[in-house]
Amino acid sequence: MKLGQVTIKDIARELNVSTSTVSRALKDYPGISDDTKKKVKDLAEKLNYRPNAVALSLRKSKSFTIGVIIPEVVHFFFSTVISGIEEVAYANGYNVILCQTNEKLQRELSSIETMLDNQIDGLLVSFSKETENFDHFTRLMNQNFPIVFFDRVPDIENTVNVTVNDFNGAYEATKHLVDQGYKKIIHLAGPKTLTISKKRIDGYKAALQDHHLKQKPDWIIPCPIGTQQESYEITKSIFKNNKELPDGIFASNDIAAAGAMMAVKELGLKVPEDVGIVGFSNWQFSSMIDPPLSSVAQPGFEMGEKATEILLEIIEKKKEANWEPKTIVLETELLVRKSSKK
Amino acid sequence: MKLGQVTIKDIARELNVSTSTVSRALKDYPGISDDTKKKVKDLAEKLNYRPNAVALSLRKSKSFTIGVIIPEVVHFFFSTVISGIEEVAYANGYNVILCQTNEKLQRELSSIETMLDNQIDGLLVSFSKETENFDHFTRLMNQNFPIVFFDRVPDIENTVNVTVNDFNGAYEATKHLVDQGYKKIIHLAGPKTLTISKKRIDGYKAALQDHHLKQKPDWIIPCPIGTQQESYEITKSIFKNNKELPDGIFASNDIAAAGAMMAVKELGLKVPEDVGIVGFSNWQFSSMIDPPLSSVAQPGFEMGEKATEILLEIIEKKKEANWEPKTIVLETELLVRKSSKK
DNA sequence: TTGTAAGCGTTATCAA
DNA sequence: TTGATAACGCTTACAA
Repeated sequence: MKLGQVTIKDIARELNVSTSTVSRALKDYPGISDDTKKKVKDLAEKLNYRPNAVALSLRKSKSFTIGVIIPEVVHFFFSTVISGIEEVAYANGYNVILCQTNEKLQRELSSIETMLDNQIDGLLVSFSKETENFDHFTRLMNQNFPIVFFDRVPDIENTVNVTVNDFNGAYEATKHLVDQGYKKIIHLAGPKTLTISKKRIDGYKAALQDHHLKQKPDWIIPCPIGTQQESYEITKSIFKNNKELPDGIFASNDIAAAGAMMAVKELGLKVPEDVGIVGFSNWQFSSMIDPPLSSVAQPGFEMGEKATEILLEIIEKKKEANWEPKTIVLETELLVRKSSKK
Repeated sequence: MKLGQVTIKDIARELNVSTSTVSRALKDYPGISDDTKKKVKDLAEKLNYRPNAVALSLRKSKSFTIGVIIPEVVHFFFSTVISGIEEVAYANGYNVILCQTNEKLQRELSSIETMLDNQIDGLLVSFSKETENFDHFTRLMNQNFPIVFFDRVPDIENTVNVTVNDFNGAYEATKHLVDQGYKKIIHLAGPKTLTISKKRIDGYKAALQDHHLKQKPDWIIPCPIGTQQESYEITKSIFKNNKELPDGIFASNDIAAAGAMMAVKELGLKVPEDVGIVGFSNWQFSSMIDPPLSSVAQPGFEMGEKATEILLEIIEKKKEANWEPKTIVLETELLVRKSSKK
């Protein structure tokens, strides 16, 4: 685009000074007479001068832009995270360029390339479900390029991560079901490729173990796709093909929980009387469905904020210190609603 | 950032040719011997050369980046639109930089400034609820800067817009309630500043008129904030303070509808037996609440796609033809669910 | 077929 | 206190 934008040259010409003088005057550099400084600033104001950020990027090898790789914007949790990211980035004068992968590795790879071409200063990443190899990230990190992973963190060394305590969240959710008197609790799990899924499975298992409840391998059912439809069908088939009916469901996300609830109700069972259900992520709709769904709330906005704060810190201090790997773990909060109160 | 990126210079030096030769070879310009062309391309490949997009932007005064101004990412409808925008932009080699206004005019103004500083090639805008004056847009449009408005379109001349047929959507929703036998239908309206709110009000009125049903000015109740809580309270007070109880509610969005539903149920009335409810936008949760909410679906993804297609067209053809103002109107679809079936 | 040089808008270095 | 000049990475007349 061009807007016939006023440049430093225009000001210089008009005032019969050099561009360097203008540049210095605008920047309040020392060694410029108050007189010229004022003249320059006044004219800049009058002509509505705005520095060309692209020229600055080129000059400074710094773009004040960060890239965000996210699976899906329409995922409520992620859109909350984006909000947090945006907030902090904006407050610090950074732009956000966004790419969603739609859970495709190919898209992830090419998005990163494009963003790098655009000289982003750093990257916030929640990788796709297809991503099992992290070379494209380690390569960058080895070159000391700032990356912060959020929510979905890779199972490799030396990364900087912001995530939630998925283990605890799952543990608390399961324990809550146990406390309510449910005894045969199944788990609708997320895709195995994601650490968060594993952590939630572990939390679920640990809670059952600590409370001496029965565990069965086939009570942990993967829902790789993650649609409501999928968990609806899975739940139906579980309840139909089991002599021993489950009485509790802990789902690794609310969509799956909602699908399960629908299935259970259709089978003529009552929630929460016959079956208790707890989800994960506290989607917008969770409090509105019938019965309102208990869920493990994740602080999405806060996660976005935190991840961005750390990223900017790394970006701005990069020269001085090598940034150390670390993992920030945010706590979840179990929101108990009707779906799990026996 | 820098990654010790390979530049055209590095290749030139290594091959003992000039940078222009490299540039031309990479671009398949005519008049380069097949031999050098091959050498250059091979080395570029080997060194993993990637052109610096920032340098290109500066050189060409074109950034292959478009800006998106949106009220809120967490709004399901808008996140759908973003998805559509992203899809088309990405497919055409454009980046998307995103700013949400959180419905604040100030934020809208400063976001636009920042984006312009970054030399975006064009702008997709859905302005904030606070925006009542459009000078900041007209100023740009007068300079022939490409802007496409979506969903919330300004009430001024010579704009390019993509929106949905809000009038028809509202008309159909209301008509449907009438057809189902509801007779005293109120409307929970959106903020008056938005044209879409007015259009929905008009559609609602027209449907009542065409079917000879009673209209009362105080049956059109503004819900300016747009939270569930707000409409919950408003609905409660309406039902408490009216001798003549309404039996139908058409809400200008699903959140408001959900709040109203909650209020109605708490008052001991049955949905849909005593009160029929229809919302707008078909949020993710709408099919999951109890009873499932009828809603006017808006094609968000399609809107994003369309708006971006038009914007890119304007950007790329700008020199040749002056783009004419136009408004694309996408049709809505009424999804009838249980909440409105008497 | 290739090279030289100017320029996109800005700032840093050096000299005046 | 100010100005010339080079440089960031790339493209493109123009010259050779």
